[in-house]
Amino acid sequence: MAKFSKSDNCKNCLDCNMRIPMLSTLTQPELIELNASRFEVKFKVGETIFKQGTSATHLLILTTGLAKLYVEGVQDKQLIIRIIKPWEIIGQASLYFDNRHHYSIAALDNTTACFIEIGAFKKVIQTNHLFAEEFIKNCTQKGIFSFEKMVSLSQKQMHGRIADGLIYLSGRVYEDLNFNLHLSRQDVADLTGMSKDSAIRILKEFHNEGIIELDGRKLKILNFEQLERISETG
Amino acid sequence: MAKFSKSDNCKNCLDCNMRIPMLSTLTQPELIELNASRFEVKFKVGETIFKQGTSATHLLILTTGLAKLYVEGVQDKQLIIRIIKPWEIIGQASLYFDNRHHYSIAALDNTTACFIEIGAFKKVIQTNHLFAEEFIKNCTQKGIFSFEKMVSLSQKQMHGRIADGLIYLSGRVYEDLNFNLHLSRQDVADLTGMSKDSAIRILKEFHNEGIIELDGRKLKILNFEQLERISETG
DNA sequence: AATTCAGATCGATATTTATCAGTCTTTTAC
DNA sequence: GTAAAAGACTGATAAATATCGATCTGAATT
Repeated sequence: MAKFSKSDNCKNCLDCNMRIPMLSTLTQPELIELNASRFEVKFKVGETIFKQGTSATHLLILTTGLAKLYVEGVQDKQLIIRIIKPWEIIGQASLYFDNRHHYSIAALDNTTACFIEIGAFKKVIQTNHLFAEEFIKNCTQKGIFSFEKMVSLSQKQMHGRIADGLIYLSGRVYEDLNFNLHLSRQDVADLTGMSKDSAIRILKEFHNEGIIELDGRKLKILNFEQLERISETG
Repeated sequence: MAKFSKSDNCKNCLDCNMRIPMLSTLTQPELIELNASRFEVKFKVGETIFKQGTSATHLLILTTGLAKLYVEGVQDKQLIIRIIKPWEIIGQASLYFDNRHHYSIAALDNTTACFIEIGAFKKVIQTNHLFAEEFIKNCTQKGIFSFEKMVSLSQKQMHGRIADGLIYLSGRVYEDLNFNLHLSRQDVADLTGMSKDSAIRILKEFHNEGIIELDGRKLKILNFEQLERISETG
């Protein structure tokens, strides 16, 4: 199975070095130290990788699969902040704060996750300023992404929000106009801040208008420009 | 005038040291270097301190007054992310990204702002890891705040959002249950993601129900617990 | 004191969105 | 191979929210 062998490739942090931009600033000894604290766990579709409110002891890097990062809102509703792909470093939010997870991560696929002990990570931040700067860059980019998301969620109507969601999935997650969605309809709703029924309705509308082609979870964006127009006009 | 003399106190960064937790990690030479690049500008109520989209060359610290930090959304609507008080460091978002401002800041009061050159700031991040860590802490806390805000904006109804806004203003901005609001009704709407008319309506309801006392911009929270209840139930 | 103007306010109405109650599919379980 | 369960879908209705038009207020100006 392809995914398994891919995971096999990542036996230690010295390999990851090549794949994760942030780690490329690290020296050999630093990588060895990070590696000493790491371990890998496999998760099946739907399993919770970590849960909001529990104590944060490790950072997380997916090596295979996809996951959703979400916060638990009012009345058991989930708000999906973003989709996690392999080689992103996850869990920074709690690093210097209260050592609690402020969001949950759940596998959308069979995934392999590599855990790195927080202390080891902090140590490298202290000793390697290039790494610290990369880390800061990463945080600030997420901040800007948050602003865009807030505008989308609070100022756009459902069509605009679904358009934003589709643009995000195709541009940032799958990097293709044609992909096999890992999200359920409920997940799409949780990503765009609306009810499941509404999400289904808008997706169907887009399908009927020829903007997308949607069959189950097979999704093809036929008219990206129009999606962008819909996103802009709200 | 009290505000003027307060500003007078901040003739250089060696004083600020005492007031801004993040700067307390800096050594004397580092403070002197930061100070060399700094300058101060006064703004009147309503003036834009910096504008989304322009190039970011300086960080900003208010020494007197209040300001709103907002992003420009669809159809000229503003989304107020937070209210800026003296001694917070503002503008990190652009530090390591594209050197553009991703939000605007406008004075809600007559304010004095101190500008620090970005290069000088980056240099201290590189040389002082305690400072870098404080900086990261600051960024991650803002990230967590963003999550809460997204949940409020996307999952709560108007009553819950207004409650959140009032809790925020009283707890984080004015640190009092009784204060003189600097925000217009439109600003309150922009903070809570609704139309001005709706914001007015809910505020009036809260007033009629004895949860708050509102007369023009004089605002007193009479029943904080109930606001919290309303916030939780959405 | 009269005029102007911006903000605040409010009721009526229109629009957007959620909810509900079914039906229909597809997958899973035995 | 059939039953059960989960997810997807749909139309009708209800609830939440925005919009519009009009009035009202108080401060600033003449």
